[in-house]
Amino acid sequence: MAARVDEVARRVDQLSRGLREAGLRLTHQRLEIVRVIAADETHPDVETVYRAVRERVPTISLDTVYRTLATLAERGLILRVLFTPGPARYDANPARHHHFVCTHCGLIRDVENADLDAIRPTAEVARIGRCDAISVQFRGVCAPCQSREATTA
Amino acid sequence: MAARVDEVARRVDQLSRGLREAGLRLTHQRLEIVRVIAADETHPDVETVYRAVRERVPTISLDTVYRTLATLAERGLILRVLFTPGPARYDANPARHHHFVCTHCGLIRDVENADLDAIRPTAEVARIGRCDAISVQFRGVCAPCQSREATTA
DNA sequence: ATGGGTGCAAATAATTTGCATACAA
DNA sequence: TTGTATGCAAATTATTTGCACCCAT
Repeated sequence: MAARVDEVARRVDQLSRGLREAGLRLTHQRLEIVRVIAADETHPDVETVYRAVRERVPTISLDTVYRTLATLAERGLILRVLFTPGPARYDANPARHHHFVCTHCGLIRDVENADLDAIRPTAEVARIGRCDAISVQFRGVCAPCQSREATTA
Repeated sequence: MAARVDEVARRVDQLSRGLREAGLRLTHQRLEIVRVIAADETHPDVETVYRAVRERVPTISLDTVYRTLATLAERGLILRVLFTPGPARYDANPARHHHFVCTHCGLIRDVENADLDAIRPTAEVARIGRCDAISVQFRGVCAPCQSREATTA
């Protein structure tokens, strides 16, 4: 468990530093938002982050959360993912990785795999333009949803 | 060019048949929407399809386009893609394929590649759940946008 | 003929923006 | 102190829904 705690601390650090280095202010609100997003592995949407942050900063407004997450995403400090209909969700995992998306419940899980990381732009892609990031998306139904389906059906 | 025309005709056919086989009606409006989406390779959004269809069916309403595209996507006849912020876009290419997304102009181009098609769910993915589709996303800047950048800068 | 599909309008969801105030640097 | 960030509210964008009428099967 300590590893996870350390990892979260490292992310908080990295995001805070990223803001500072961009000449932006590390406000009370931003620090708490960073803490939430760094600790949440479920790829939360803005509303979810908002609710979590409000427990520590009850007066924070929803649009501050919108703006802060947008700011972090613009600097490439976090990733805005649009895998499912509905609100955009954010990923604070800075390492190169891929995703599993459950089309039933909306679960998004990071997938780490060296072979996938080794994928290079194809000749066709090189012709289209410059490639800055490559990621693989696995769509399907997560195990819990499969059990639920079986029971209902 | 004939090949392209044939391909579009085949897609129109396939989508029309798909609707029929699902027990749905092939209305005048639906047929025209299908014709537009089958011929458009730019992954258009609802608004774009609406404008194109209106040239042939001036009285069509925007929400009929919303509903028809949603219906086609539900049956898996077309693909709803959410790569960029803003409106959802649709892909009528039924073959397994991947995407290049330009982060500047929003261009989405299909990428075909047998090696990428050969990717299998990793052990980690198999543990998470059942995988129905795998696709690779290349993000970057398309050649035209690169030139534009160079000129402006 | 009849039930699904359409058009219209209103509702909802997601996100962005303008502006006065507050606070980090 | 000096602007940048915040909170509030209103505006915008994207999408969905309710309902009466129409038409493909």
